[in-house]
Amino acid sequence: MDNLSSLLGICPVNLYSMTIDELDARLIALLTEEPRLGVLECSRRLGVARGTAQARLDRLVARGVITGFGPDVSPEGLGYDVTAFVSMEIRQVAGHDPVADQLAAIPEVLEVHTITGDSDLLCRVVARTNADLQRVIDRIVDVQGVLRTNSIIVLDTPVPYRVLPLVADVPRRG
Amino acid sequence: MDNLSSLLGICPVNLYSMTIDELDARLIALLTEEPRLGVLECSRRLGVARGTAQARLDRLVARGVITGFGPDVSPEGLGYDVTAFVSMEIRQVAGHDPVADQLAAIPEVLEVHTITGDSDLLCRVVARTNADLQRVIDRIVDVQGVLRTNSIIVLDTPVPYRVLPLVADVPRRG
DNA sequence: TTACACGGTGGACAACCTGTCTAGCCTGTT
DNA sequence: AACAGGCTAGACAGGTTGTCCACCGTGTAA
Repeated sequence: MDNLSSLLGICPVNLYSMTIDELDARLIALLTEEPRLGVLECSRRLGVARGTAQARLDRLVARGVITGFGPDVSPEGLGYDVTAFVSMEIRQVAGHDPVADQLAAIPEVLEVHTITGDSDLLCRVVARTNADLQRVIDRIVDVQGVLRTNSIIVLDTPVPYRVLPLVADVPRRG
Repeated sequence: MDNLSSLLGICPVNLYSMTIDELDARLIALLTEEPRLGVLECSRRLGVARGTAQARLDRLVARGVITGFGPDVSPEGLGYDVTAFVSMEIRQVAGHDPVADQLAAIPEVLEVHTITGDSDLLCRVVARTNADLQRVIDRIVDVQGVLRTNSIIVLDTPVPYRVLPLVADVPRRG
């Protein structure tokens, strides 16, 4: 395990061909469906020894496949029922980062990406109501370096964020 | 607690004014930063009784503020280094759902939204490489009812998805 | 005012899980 | 043939969980 760690330290990106096998996939799927499960229970359900389940889990975390086990907080659960994607053009001279930093200071801005295409930045924002969204967008427009914004409101989300199909798909290639 | 559950069953959306207090926020923040913490350790760090921490946590889950504790799987960790947003127009007669269902069958499609604006659907997709992205987009275009697509590639993500600022912001209003 | 529900505290219990270590076995590689 | 890496199986102490309990303060409603 020390070898693994040091190797990963030297070459943080790959080295292990970035694939997972079927057992890894089953482990992730199991934990995704029943997150409260302990390692021991996982090992029982997967039909392997506890040490194996533990080692697999540790390895997935070490490799960056699993980045954490944080609680999934739902904006809707907090009363933020409106989601929107806001794309924007920015003053190029200043670069992206100063703008991103200011956007990061707005709680309702959940993520910011720099993108290809007509716009420079795309961010996901939430708000309590459509009227509240106006307030959030105003804050974004006030950010130094933001020239123009374009908002797209999310009406419905037929497919909520998920990664499981990706996980289930990988072993067939590994 | 039975009362709470039944009331929530009847009125799943609100009733509790959808706000959290400072203790809830600190609990979520603590668990977000150190997910491996148990309830007992949380209670110690928050300076409250274990029963309190446990009750708060249960309530947050029951209210839908916390939707789960699933492992956070990183597409990058799986070798999917390219992220893109694909917006598309669809044949309106058929409605959104049949298209969304087919999109949901594509593992690389991580989420699908119906949106306002020129396009009808917006989805987030990942791929192993830009060339691989072409393959994924081809699959999307092949979906029955999809008329036109427009892809935006994510170059960088200065602000990765986060909800914590939202959580920290709420108590000031509750 | 008197009840009562609700949320918090502090303590207690058995059952369980975790971290850690051991030893042995198998397989692919050098 | 030797060796590293991964899996199994068993064992141990220590900590944690789930679940009780009694008690107390506060706000609401009769």
